[in-house]
Amino acid sequence: MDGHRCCTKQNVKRGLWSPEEDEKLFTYITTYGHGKWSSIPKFAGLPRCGKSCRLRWINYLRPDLKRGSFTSEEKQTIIDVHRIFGNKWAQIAKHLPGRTDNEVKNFWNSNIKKKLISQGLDPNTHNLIPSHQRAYNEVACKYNVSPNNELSNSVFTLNSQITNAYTLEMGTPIFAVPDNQPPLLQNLNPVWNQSLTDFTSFPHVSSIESTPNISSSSSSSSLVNLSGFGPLNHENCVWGDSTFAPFEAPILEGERPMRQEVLQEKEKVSEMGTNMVIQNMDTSFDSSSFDLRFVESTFVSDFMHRDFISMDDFAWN
DNA sequence: AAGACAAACAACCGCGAGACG
DNA sequence: ACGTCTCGCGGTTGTTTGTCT
Repeated sequence: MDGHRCCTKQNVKRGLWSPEEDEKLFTYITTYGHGKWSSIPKFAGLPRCGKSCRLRWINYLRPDLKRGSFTSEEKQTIIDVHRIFGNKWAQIAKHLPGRTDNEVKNFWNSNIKKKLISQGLDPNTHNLIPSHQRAYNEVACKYNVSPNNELSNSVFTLNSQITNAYTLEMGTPIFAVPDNQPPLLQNLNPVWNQSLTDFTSFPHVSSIESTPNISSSSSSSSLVNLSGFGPLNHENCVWGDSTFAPFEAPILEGERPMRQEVLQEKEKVSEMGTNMVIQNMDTSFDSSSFDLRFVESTFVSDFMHRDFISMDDFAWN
């Protein structure tokens, strides 16, 4: 590899940069531009390899860099974009003017990642990690969140139940969290509240049989985790029937402008290929039992988007 | 004050993609 | 078509700084 060839030269210095080296590099690049990085050490009189010069410039010397700690808005942006792109630090950094991919990556690893983990969220998938899912499900079970105890393995079942119940009640919350709810459930309230709000936008519930895009293997026995709550099963206090709703989100009158933004973001993701989205999904469930088109078109919906945001808000706050 | 430990930051390494001859 | 060069990216490691005991 090239970068290593130049770095293996005897006279190439490594390690931290001195102020003198910084000044040389800064002066040269601001005067002549960087051109070919490999030729910069020679012309700037630096005992470094071009690769090292490039890195130093990009990560430290660039005049447009913003120094200092990340703002809460930047933190939220990182989380939101990371949810879409995963560990694509360069992509994430593009959404943060003045920040480098290296900076974002370091901040993620030293700060955000730990925070998500401490909140019980998988930093890769932004979903609840299994041990916390179990804890959550036990709490939900204890407080009788379910209207019935029929077997269900899909979180969409949960959604459809909520949707039906919500429709029937015409706006009345489908369940009231008791005043003496434990901290865990209290913490989750924002998520549920957001989700419940979203469900009202999708009153139509269809069964799995009417969904040709779903592969045959994605039956009721498939474990689906899309809301961040993870797979629900009998053992973990499950409820509902075996149907779920692949929402065909209707465009409602007077809908929030955000939908347009989400669609644009969705298009962006599609343009980059569905791979990244699928890749993220893969970590939370077995993609082999899914129609990938369905995954893209349905899972990355407005409803899901906002649901995920809520989950991250929960994690962050 | 000094050592241990953790967190934050800086830099390096290996790889892949694209440009070019 | 192929090989080489260059650049950019993500993962990892090393170093510095801060905090605690």
